[in-house]
Amino acid sequence: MEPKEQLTYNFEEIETRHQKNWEENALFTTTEDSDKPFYYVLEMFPYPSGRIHMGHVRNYTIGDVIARFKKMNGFNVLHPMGWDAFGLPAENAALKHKTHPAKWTYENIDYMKKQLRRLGLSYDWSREIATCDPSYYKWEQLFFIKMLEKGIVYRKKSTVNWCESCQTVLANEQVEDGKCWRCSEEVINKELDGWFFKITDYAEELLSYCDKLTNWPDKVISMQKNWIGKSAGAGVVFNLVGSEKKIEVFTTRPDTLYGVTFVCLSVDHPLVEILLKDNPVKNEAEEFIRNVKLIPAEIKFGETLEKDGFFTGKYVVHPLMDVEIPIYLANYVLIEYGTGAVMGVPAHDTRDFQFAKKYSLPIKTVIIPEDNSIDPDNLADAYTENGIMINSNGFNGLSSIDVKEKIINCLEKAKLGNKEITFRLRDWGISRQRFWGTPIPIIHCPNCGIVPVPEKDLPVKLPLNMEIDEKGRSPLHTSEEFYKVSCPLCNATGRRETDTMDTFVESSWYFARYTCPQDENTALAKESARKWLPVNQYIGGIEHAILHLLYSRFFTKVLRDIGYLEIDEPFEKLMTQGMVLKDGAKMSKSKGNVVDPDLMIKKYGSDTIRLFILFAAPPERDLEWSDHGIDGSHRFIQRVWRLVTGNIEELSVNYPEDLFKMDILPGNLKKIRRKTHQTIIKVRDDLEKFHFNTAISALMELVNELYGVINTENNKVDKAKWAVIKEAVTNMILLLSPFVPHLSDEMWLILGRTGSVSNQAFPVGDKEIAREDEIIVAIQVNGKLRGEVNVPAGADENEIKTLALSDPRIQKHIEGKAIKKIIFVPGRIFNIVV
RNA sequence: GCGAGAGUGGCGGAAUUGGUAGACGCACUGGACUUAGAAUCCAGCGGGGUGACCUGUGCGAGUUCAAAUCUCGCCUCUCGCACCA
Repeated sequence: MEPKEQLTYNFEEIETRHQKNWEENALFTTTEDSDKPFYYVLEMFPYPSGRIHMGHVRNYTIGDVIARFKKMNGFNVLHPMGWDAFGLPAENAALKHKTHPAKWTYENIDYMKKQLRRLGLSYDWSREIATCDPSYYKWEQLFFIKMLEKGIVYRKKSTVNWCESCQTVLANEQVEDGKCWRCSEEVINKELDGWFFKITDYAEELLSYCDKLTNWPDKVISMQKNWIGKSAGAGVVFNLVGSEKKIEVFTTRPDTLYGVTFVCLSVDHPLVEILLKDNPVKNEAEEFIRNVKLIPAEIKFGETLEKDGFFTGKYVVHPLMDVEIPIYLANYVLIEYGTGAVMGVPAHDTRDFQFAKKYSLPIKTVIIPEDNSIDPDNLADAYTENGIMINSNGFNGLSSIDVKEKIINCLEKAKLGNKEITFRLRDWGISRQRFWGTPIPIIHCPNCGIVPVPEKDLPVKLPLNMEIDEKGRSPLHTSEEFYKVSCPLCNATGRRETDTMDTFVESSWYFARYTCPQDENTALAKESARKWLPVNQYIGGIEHAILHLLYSRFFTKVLRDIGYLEIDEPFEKLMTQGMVLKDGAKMSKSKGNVVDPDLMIKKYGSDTIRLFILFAAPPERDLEWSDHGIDGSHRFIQRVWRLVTGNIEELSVNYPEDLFKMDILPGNLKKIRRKTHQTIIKVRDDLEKFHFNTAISALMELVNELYGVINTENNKVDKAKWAVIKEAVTNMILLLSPFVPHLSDEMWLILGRTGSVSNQAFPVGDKEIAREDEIIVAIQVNGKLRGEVNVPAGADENEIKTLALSDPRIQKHIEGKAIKKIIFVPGRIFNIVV
């Protein structure tokens, strides 16, 4: 390009000026009185941890592109932002800095909000919410009470991590190698009363609706389905020898019933105490139980737990055979799942096989594969497939699949079992012995028992005048000022519930509150909810694929059933974005590979970061941060900037349309127009599919072609040429605007237009202009590329055949061989098989 | 361990879903411009071979005229696992 006096690209000045302009004109403030179709796009709100990290930048940039794209397509777009403000880190920080969690949290919110604004994200800030605000959690407390009335909330015991020396409950995160993270004392399990949400009541619906979530990624759906874990099988009763008592087990493999050689109980099973009464092995058994109970939750449910067992000396009777079967205690049987007891079939279950080998228990094969490929008397490993029954009384020779039903029938006749469906999903324990969370609105009265706080007394506010103690314990448990209250029913002195709710509760309904964030009369205004919900597009990290999304789905159904919402599912479409990595690993302080968005904004500006993060990888994949890569994005932006500012004179002229009609243009300009419209079509299409990286590379190609024509055609007064370039540049600015909104708005002004590009319509390409009139068809011989021919777009097989057979390269490869077959894929491949 | 993904040049990635592998960008190399550097512009760039060609999408088989894409069997990495959010 010719050297010419140009405006410098001062991104800091340009970006802050346009941000100010958008805000002053309330460009992204959304109201409900609009004739346009409604569209709700939401990104998962952040925890106010202190500063924005690159994962946030990525998440919010993706959402912003969609919000801006939809707005330009004529939608009334709701695009809100808020703060998931309760949680453990605030308590830790408060402890460290001797301050109140609220102070720390709100300071973080202030700072992070500035950072988000500086990124030029098109949020409607008038709808901002923070979940730690009483005006938010008040409604959550009300939901809790309504759920209690409905029987969706109940109380039961559960096991927590407990540190004896700190006298406090620990989160899994606070347990390091089975030890307390503060004092390194061994962590033990402790039983505690707590509140539970009956998510299992919704298991069937949560599962069946998975199939209606057709715009969710398959991987998330299958993770959710597996998490809910429906399995059909049988409940089987084993009567205790010499006792009225019985052990009930659940099995998905009733067909293996004749292969049972032992039964295992969880150490928490209620029968254990009875079995051990006056038992000679009582002491050893109790030692075993103590050891199992010491296994911290993180190891018990995960990692490689070494299978361990203990023989009780007691037996049960097989329900369909006259055989006595030994009862073991086992560390791998969980009281939380099924009945807390399992039947051991070593021949057909891998875990049972290991267990039987370890304790020299018999291994009885009852199913063999049809091809007889295993030796039933000497198994090398458990055979877990279906097959043909053996050693099973009247069922021998039948298929194991058919036998399931038949054995259940036998059990039903004998009144020793029945068909059963179980779920892996457990009820959601929401009690936390923490300070910085939503107080549970309950009063424990010595006379009346459990009494909900009356609605008029809500919210139960979290006191701002107390501090977390040096062991990290919640002051609510010890503060009379907080817990000493009189019972609303009988006026007796009661004790306020001092536990708070799991922070997942707040994030399970925030998306709905954005539709009426300031409403003081109700949690959710019906009319607003009806207009906006469900969220049309939800975007967030894949790490939330199960818990947050499942809880939100559950909560939506609960809110429907207690009369607040009219929808069944919260999120119509879901996009899960990958992580931002540096040097192949997740960014973390401990690894020292953190890239600070603030520094990047200072060095390159927001548009460059946005562009790079969208260009460097498709959104659902992990993104490798590259300091060189971001230079490339910055270079592209400047290249675009020079393209406009360096040719401002020519681009400011208004060219009449008949100057650049396709049929009068020379080939090179025709090519530019064609490319322009192909790019419009491609970018629009890619945006619909979230293929931001390829949309951007298409725009790069267009810019490269424009430079090509400007550099090679030196005739500065060629009006047709500049008319074509102006069409391309104008569309380019519009197409770029969702990605780099500040740059686009600035170039729009430079070209003499007014207002923000975000108020313009997104371009629609002309298919006629975009159509290629000549195409290249690859010629293959036996599937190998041997040449190519240039043909008019509509060329038929015969034309291509003539050209192909006359090509000397092709002739060389088919010479002296008979043509067996010709495969022709129009517009692509012409394959000669010889 | 269980569940779910991913694997393509030196690097990030593309490939119309079975049809010319490597678009676009980074890095690198050469050239132009410049007193010099920066910036910019132009060209080259999977590996082997002077060449025609051969070879190549984690590994090993298979289906097909044709496989990065489909099937089977492995390997490696990442995420989630219920009190981190």
